[in-house]
Formats: sequence, structure tokens, C-alpha cells
Amino acid sequence: MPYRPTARTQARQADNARRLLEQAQRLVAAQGFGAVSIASVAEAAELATGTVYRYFPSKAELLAKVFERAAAREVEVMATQAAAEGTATQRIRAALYEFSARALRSGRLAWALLAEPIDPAIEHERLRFRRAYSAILQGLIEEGIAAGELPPQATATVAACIVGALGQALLGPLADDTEDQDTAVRTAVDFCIRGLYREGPIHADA
Amino acid sequence: MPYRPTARTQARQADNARRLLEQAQRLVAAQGFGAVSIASVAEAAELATGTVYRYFPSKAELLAKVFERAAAREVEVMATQAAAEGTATQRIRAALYEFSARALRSGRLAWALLAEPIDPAIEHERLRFRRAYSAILQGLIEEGIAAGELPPQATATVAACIVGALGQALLGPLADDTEDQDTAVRTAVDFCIRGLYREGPIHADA
DNA sequence: CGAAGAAATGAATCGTGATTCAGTCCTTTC
DNA sequence: GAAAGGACTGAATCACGATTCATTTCTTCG
Repeated sequence: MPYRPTARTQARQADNARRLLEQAQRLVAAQGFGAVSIASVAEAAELATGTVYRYFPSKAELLAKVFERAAAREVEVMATQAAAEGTATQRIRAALYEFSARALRSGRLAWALLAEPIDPAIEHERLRFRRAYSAILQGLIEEGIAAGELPPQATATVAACIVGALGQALLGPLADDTEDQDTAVRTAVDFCIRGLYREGPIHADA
Repeated sequence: MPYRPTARTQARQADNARRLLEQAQRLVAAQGFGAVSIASVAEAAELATGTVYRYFPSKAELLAKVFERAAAREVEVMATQAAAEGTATQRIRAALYEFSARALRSGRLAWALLAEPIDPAIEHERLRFRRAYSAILQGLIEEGIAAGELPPQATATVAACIVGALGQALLGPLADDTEDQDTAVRTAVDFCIRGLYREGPIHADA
């Protein structure tokens, strides 16, 4: 019975799969999901286009896996921040800075995960990601409320506001003609933190 | 010298062009730019696909025109709000409610204008739109600062935060599992207004 | 080494939708 | 009514990228 894949062969295959995911993620981070083609991933991974299909049944599944891995990493980082020491406010602030720092560092990856419209097959992953992400923020805000640091509020909506505000300020097209990035981050995070408090003339009915 | 287009013919042509833009916009509002095909626009306007090209040199230019018209309308509405009576804070609040109301009413149009990635040829229009939009918000905020109602701040970044917060809260995928829309609007607008004030423990360094 | 498969290759195929264009229909003018 | 063009049509063409698959190359093992 000649030829049965051995450990060495399987190791090479594992490496191929890893390289494909790695390069696909690199492309996503550089240009977003939309700019990724099977051919470009294959070339970056130094394989032929057809070979990609030995490892992933379709482009959608490859991208879904990329999404899942990247998202899991982000959520984990955020969760770690959330579990740190300090008041809820301090942890929220730390989490938002971390979010900002990673978003800026990751190029388009953050945008791709949060906002880029993609294959419906991937939207499912995105929903899970957002739920997880938002849940962490919501959890922190709820802790703050429970501790009396923050006033009661619709945490889901507020969490969405925060993600949107930071995303737009740091990643959106408006982020161009802005001061330097550090200043923008500080401004945006302060904006969000203030938004969680009840101070200020809220009910000037207009 | 037989046949020279007359007023009647030209009127029919103007009507064709108008219908094409109208139907294209309807499709964009319903499903976003991505879902618009030349064939679908032509069918909706009751013309043959080829005829579209007698009125617009390419799909990109048709969509750019659609974008421009829709954006101009939005900016005008916002500008009107901004020119109303009242304190800067009141006008900001009114403008944000107007923004929210229109965004919710327009279906995907607001998302298409603000966020949907499209042909690079259209990004140019979007940039002008955002500039105009953001400029109005910035103007209001700056008035508020001049009047002593608001503390000095990086208005460009803050304006971006507001657009992002409202957009995410009202249009984003997170907007699903939320309370009813009125509540979400109120929560998001309050969040943004508070963000403009300096109250609250901003510098709890964490 | 040589047979038996497995893995990899990349050119060909397919599907989708924008764009073109030869043919047809309409308007205008005499 | 008929000639002269313009406007309209929609099937054919093109472009682009995902997917397939016949062929080639590589591995394993007797």
C-alpha cells in the first residue's frame, strides 16, 4: 500500500494552511476584504490558485476563517483590558485607548472587522464579533452603573455609539484632515467618556 | 435638413434622464449602491439597458450623480437646521435629531452616503459630502465655543465622533437588538451632546 | 527503482454584470 | 409620404475573478 501521508507531509500542509490564512489576513489588513482575491492570496502564500481549494472549500470560507481569527484576537485583548484592576471608568478608558491603539496600528483591519460590507456568509461571523465586543463594553458600563459611577442608561445603544464614534474619528474618511493621531485619540476617548456621564445641560429642549 | 430635435423631444429626454436618476436613487435607498445594476435601473425607468448610456457615460458617473444629488439635499437640510434660532446647543441638538430622523427614514440611503464603500470614482463625491456635512457641525460647535456654551475642543475630531456615534447607533448592525428607535435616537443624541461638554471626571488617569 | 496515489499546478471554464453596436423605430422637415 | 438622422433596443461582447480539472510533480514504500 504505497504512499500514505506522513507527519512530515502533514506538517507541510499545516504550514500551507497557516500561510494562506496569514497572508489572507495581511491582505485584509492592508486593503480590506474587498481587495482580496484568491489569486492574490495564493501568490502571497507562494502557492498556485488551485491549491487554495485544497485547504478551503471557497473564498467565503477562507475569509470567514480569517475574520473569525482576527475577531477572536481583538475580543480577547478587549476582555483582558476589561478584567484589569481599577474603577469601571478607569477600565473603560483603558479599553477605549487599547481599542484605538490597535485600530490605528492595524490599518484597515479594524474597519474591515467593524464595518466593511462583505459576503453575507461572513456577516454571521461579524454579528458574533459585534455581540462579543459590545457585550464587553456593555458589561463595563453596567459595572459602572452598579457601582454608582455612571448613571443608568441604555447600554447597548451607548456601546454602539462608542464603537461608532471611535471608528469614525480614527478610521473614517474624516480622519484625514485631523491633527496628529495621539491628539485625535485623546479627543475621541474623552468625548466617549463624557458621553457616559449625565453632567451638562441635557434637557435644553430645542 | 430633416430632423432636428425639438423642444418636445428634448423634454422627453429630460424626462428619461430624470427617471433614470430617480429610479437609481430609489434603488440605492432600498439596497445601497452595491445592489444597483445598469439593467435594474433601466428596467425601473422603463428603458433598455443600452439607453442608459445615452444619458450617462458610465455606471460610475450615474452613481456619482445620484450621490451628489442625495448628498446635496441632506446637506441643505442640515444647513437649514443650523441656521435656525436658538443657542448653539439647541441648534446642535435639533440638527442631530433631524439627522437621525432622516437617517432612519431613508433606509439604506444614509448608510450608502456615509459609509458604503463604492467605486473610487465616487469617493471623491463622498469626501466633499463629508466635508460639507462635518463643516456644518463644526461651525455649530465653534459657535458654541465662541458663545462660551461649550469648552474649546478639536472640532473636526469631535464632529467625526458625532457622525460616527449616530451612524453606528442608528444604522449599524448593532442597531438591531435595541429598544425602539425613538429611545435609541434620544439615547444617542444625549450621548453626543454630553460628549461636547467638559463635565464629568475626564482625567481620571487610568 | 517503480508503482500507487496524493498534492500541486495553472490554464480553461463559468458566472456576472458593464459596455458596445448593428439593427429598428421615431421625429422632423420638405 | 418619404428622406434624413437621431433615439432606442437588447443581444453580443468584454472584463474580471471564482472555481474546476486534466496534467504534472512529489512522496511513500515494497
